[in-house]
Amino acid sequence: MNMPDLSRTPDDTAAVNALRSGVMRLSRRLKHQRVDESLSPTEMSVLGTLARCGSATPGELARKEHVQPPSMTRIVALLEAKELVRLEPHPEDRRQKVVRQTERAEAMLEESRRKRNAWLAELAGNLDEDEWATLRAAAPVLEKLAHL
Amino acid sequence: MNMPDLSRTPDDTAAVNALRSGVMRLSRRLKHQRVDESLSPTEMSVLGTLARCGSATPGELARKEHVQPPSMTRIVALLEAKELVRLEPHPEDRRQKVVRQTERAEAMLEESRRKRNAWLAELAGNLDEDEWATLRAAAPVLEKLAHL
DNA sequence: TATTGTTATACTCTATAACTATA
DNA sequence: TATAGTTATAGAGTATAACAATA
Repeated sequence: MNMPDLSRTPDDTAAVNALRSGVMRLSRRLKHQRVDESLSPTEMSVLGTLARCGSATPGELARKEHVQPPSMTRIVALLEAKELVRLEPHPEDRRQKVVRQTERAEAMLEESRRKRNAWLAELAGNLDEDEWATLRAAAPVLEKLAHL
Repeated sequence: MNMPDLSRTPDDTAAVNALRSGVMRLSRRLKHQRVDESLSPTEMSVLGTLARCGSATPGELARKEHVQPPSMTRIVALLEAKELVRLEPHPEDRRQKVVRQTERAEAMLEESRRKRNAWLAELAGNLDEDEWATLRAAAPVLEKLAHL
C-alpha cells in the first residue's frame, strides 16, 4: 500500500515544526534581500529554472513554480518588459509559447549570484562548519521536497 | 576582523541557489497546505513562538518574525479575535503589552501539529532515510539562520 | 526626545472566474 | 470537447508614513 511512515522517530514532530517555521521566516527575509529590487523572488526563480532548462512554456513554468497559470502570465510579461526573457511561437502547437532567457538575463543572474552569495555567506558566517555543511547537504533535498 | 568566508568551497554558489529556490518554493506550498484555513503562516508561527516563549510583547514578536510592527499589530488583533491569544498590560511599561497564548491555542496547536506532521510525512515518504535525516538535521539550522 | 504601538493607506503577489484561440 | 494562455477582478499579507501615549 506504500503507507507513509508517520512515526519514523519520536522527534519528527519537532523537526517538522522547525522546518516549517524556519522555511517561512527565511523566505520572508529572502524576499527583502533581493539583489535586484525590481525582481520578485518568483521572477528570480523562473529565471533560474530557465537557466537550467533552456526554455519552457508558460504552463510548464507555472507547474514548476507551483503557481497558477494566470500568475505565470503576469510574471512572464514582467520579465519580458525587462527584456530578461523572449517569447517565441511554439513549433508544434500554436496555442503554446516558448519562453527563453535573454543574454541580458544570463549576465544579471551571474551578477545576482555573486551578491546573494555574499549576503548568505555573511549570514552563514555565524554558523559553524558543521551547521553550514548540514545546510549545504539539505539544499538539494529541500528542492526535491518542493517539487514533490 | 571576523570576515565572512566567501569561498568556503567551490560549490557554495550552487548550494546557495538551491537553498534559496528550495526555501521559496516550499514556502509557497506550505502556505496552501495550512491546516486551519483561517490561520495564515505567520499567525501560526507567532503561536509557535508564544508556545516556546510563554509570552512576548508585540515588538518582540515583530522582531522575531521579521515583520514590521504595524503588521504584528494586525496579526495579534486577528489572533485575539479568534481567542487564540490574550493581551495583558505590561507590568513595568504602560506603553507595552504582553501577548500570551490561550488554552484554546494550545489545543489547536496540538491538533494542527498532528495534521501537518501527516502532510509532511506523506511528502517525506518520497524521500529515502538519508534524505530525511539530512532534512531533520537541517531544520534547527534553518531556524537559526532565519533568526540571525 | 526616544520608544512602543496604532491607524490609515497603498502596494505586491497570488488566486479564481470567465473568455479566446487552437487542438 | 479539451487544453493553453489571457483578461478582469478580488483578496491576503505586508510595508511605509503619520500619529498617540508613555518613558
